[in-house]
Amino acid sequence: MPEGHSIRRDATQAKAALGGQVLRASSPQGRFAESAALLDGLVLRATDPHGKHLFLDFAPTPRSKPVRWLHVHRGLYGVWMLQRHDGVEPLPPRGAVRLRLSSETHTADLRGPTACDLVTPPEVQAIHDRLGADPLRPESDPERAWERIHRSRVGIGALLMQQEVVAGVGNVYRAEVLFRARVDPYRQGRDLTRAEWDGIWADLVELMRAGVRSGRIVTTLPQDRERTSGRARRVDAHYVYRRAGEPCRVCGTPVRTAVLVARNLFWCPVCQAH
DNA sequence: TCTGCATGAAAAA
DNA sequence: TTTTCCTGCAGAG
Repeated sequence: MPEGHSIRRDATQAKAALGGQVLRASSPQGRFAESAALLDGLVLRATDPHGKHLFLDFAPTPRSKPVRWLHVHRGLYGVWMLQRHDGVEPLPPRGAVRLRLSSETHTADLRGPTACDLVTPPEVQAIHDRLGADPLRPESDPERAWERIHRSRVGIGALLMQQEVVAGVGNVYRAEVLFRARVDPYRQGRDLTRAEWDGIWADLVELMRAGVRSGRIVTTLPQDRERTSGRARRVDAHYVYRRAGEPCRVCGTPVRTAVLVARNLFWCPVCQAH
């Protein structure tokens, strides 16, 4: 599920599997063929995730092609498929593979991304500048987001989805962090207290770091995970996300849902009364 | 096995 | 406001 934590994992895995080696690049699907040809033979120097955007920094080789950045945004469906083949031929592409990057040992296939472009350093910078504070970037400053939020008449549930305000939060983290803070998603940004925002930010940092470690979004506290008695070992990972009509894990009130900014919002009308 | 919905965001209309 | 990426998965059967 590509919220910010997933992209950070992509960055780490791509660097580990492909970094520092001369890569082969191709576009089995064809739509990225020209650009892939420009990447072919370059070395992946670094990966840099910011919010839901991933930047891959390719160094020139002695054959002197210009330095290039690859910009990837997975969007809703996009996914990296990584295989290790250790010198043996990699398995053929499955599905519509926009970009295949191979080292001697690993192959990464990118399918279904919203964005996969070669960009110049100024273009990379423009995207960084446009994005808001990312809870997963150590240098991120929640003050910047607060400046936007505390004078906005837009609801906090909508503000959290704006990547220029907070980068990397998606629909799951939005719903869950507001539940954990007991804040009504429709409350205007300017009606949030500073303490509430600080709490939400700190919680995002904690939740998303946990997401990076585990690869999934789990926001429930152990005491709120009680399920029926028996087996059904499905972990109750969320308080409200995708639980419309089901009882709130804390107060039992049916979870409500509504469309907000073209996304399904979920909240408990009692726990998040204001 | 089939169907419909889902984490996002840019471009088109 | 609608379309586009066109995958993964849960739930139905």
